[in-house]
Amino acid sequence: MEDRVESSAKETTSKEVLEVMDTPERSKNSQIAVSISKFEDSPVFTFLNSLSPIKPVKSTHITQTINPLSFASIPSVFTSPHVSSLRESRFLRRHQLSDPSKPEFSSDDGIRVNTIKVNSDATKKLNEQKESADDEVAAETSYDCSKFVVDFDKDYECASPNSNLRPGCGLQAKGMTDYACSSSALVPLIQEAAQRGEVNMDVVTQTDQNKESTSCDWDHLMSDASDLLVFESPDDRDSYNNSVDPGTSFYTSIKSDIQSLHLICAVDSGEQVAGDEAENLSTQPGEGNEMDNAGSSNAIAGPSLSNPDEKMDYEHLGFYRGMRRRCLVFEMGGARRKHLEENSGSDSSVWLHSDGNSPSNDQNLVPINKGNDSSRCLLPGIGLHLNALATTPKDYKIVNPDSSASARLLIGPSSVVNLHPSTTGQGLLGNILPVAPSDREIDITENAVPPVEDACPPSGYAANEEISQGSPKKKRRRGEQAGEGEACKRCNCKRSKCLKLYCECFAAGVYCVEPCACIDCFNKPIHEDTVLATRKQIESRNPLAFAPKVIRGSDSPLEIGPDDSSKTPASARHKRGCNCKKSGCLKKYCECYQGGVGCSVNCRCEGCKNAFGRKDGMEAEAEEDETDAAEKSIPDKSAVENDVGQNTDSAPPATPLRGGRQSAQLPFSSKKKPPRSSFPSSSSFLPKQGFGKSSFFPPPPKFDKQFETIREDEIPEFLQGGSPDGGIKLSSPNRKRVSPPHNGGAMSPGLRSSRKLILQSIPSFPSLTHNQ
DNA sequence: GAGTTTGAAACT
DNA sequence: CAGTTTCAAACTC
Repeated sequence: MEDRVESSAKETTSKEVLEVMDTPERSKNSQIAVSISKFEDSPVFTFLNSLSPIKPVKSTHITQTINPLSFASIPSVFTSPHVSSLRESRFLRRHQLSDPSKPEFSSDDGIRVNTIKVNSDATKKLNEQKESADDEVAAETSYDCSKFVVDFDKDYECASPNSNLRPGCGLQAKGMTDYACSSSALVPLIQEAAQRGEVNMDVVTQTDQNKESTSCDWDHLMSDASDLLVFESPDDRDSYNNSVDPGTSFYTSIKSDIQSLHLICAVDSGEQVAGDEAENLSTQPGEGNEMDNAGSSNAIAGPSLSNPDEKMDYEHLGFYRGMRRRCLVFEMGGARRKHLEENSGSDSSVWLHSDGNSPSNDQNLVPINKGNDSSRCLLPGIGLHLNALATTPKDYKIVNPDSSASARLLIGPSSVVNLHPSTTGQGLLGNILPVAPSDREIDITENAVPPVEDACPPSGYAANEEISQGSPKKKRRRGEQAGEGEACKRCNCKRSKCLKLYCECFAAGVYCVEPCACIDCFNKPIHEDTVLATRKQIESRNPLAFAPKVIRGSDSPLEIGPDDSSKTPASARHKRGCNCKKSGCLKKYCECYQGGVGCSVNCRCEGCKNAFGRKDGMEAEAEEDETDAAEKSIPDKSAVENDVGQNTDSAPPATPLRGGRQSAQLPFSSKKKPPRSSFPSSSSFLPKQGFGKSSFFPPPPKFDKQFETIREDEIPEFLQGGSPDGGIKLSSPNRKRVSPPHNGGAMSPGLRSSRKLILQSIPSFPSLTHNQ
């Protein structure tokens, strides 16, 4: 074994050397893997390890933490192809490290060689661990840690000015070379220092210890983070940093360590720290915050959340994140990093990455998490598609991960839903809650997560759809029969190719499934590119196009009995409002009604008789309804009223719930309703936090849209039309509908509050991923 | 199951 | 931005 290991190590080194010589790009790629191993192998590490008992463990924890960081950086700005390649290569390399086949390398530097050996061993171990079916955290952590370290070194010490590399990828790539350079020099210095008992070593050791200490907490946090890693978006990173204190501290500690090392190296190599740092800053906007220590590194403050635009990005990122996760889980192979990278900058282009085109990549990504794809699966992306979430019926069936590809994916601009409920289940949600929320994250995600899955039957595969596409009607019925309970979305599109919002599946962010009766459907994993492109287009026109149509004000709406549901709280409303003229908002033609919410000021409906609540003006007058009343199976108002009072806070929107069809439940007459004028009566918004439960949206009256309702809390800011900033307009493309700040004052406050909540919730994201 | 109605989405 | 067309769901028979 040892021999073998050595040989492999040698090979690695040789490779490394070669790469170094090679073009920068290449070298970066190839080097990454090596660097990782080196780091651990490095004398410094060894020394530290000897000093601290923690060795192995440390690496583990660290890894997770690190990952996010390393990955996170990739902002669109850096999306250069190189970077992407690097990333991918990075993972691959890891695997490669273990590969003995590599040509041996003889290095002049004895130390280095030794290091390499060690690394190779470590790497092997790591690989083995990874291989083990059970995802052992330790294994991963160790692995990650190595990476992490390497990255930092690169950044601080070795980063070449030229590199546009993202923090994560680029660093790694560079790291190899840099590390090589520095390592030799570094080692001696360290040793000397150690002998001297100099501060640097202490610092390092301390940092390690700190890492471990923090790691515990961090582990939990970071476990989820692994998911983030996948995304590698800077945003994620930030979110983590912000949200997770432990992580941050950990990160900081690491940095400090690195920095200390760096300093040492710098002495030797005389590298330009400042320059490197500058690069880092440019490349890694987010990290700046974290880095407190070394003056050089710190400087840059990551993008502040305060910036609305950034927020948007974050959210998007979150979505991506979710998507990614989803891809990883379900589509393992399917998820494409490329998309992420490509899209990273963009809002959410990714619909689903179903295809296995870049399986390697995906897998590569996966490694971080380790074998537990399942775990990932568990964590649905934060970013579930709101619609999807809302829509998802309670009954969700669990989809087999395997079938995932086929299974529908819920993806929204905002979020992705995890198809795999099986593992994840609600548990995830529960987990999530505890997690510290980061501002950015959206509550929605949490809620959404579990349900996210496509209600649709797992069995159905997109591929199969075609086959199944019998007569649309039949299918439709089928769906109906299936029950509202199942509430899977099934479309019946004939001319839109399921690439327009006309298509419920598409609108919900899910692929069409077997039950769909659509014709010439392009909303399938096979046409992922097309779907994504189309989606982007639509989003470009209307950023909220895929956002949930209905927002719920209160938390626990779900709980309310169907009968109770009578009124929808003011907070729960259709975002854009309806435009009904003939249906009186008493039929499903009306989106408000369908969604089980009352009409609001935003609505431009005529003769509104919405059982869930009339348009403001209408309400008062309304009493009406006699006819309506008769028609509606209105539940007792009294009950409703009570609810209403509560509503502001907890009361759930009266939406009819999920469990059954609303129709049955139609709520009371508008009379009772409180003034819904304010959509945002936001008071209702409240912070609620408990998601989980409700998170599962009960099946709407029908499956679909109804359920699209989401609590406002859940909704990401950007989605909220009311965004204070006006960033995104609620408004539909036609501004008419949207009433931005209706109540000027009232709204904004409400929104704000909701926003805050949202932000807090954000943190939960990670946890989601964590689950398992 | 066929046909009609409806209103959102898309287009101009 | 308003008006018109297209589309698919909802509904009716």
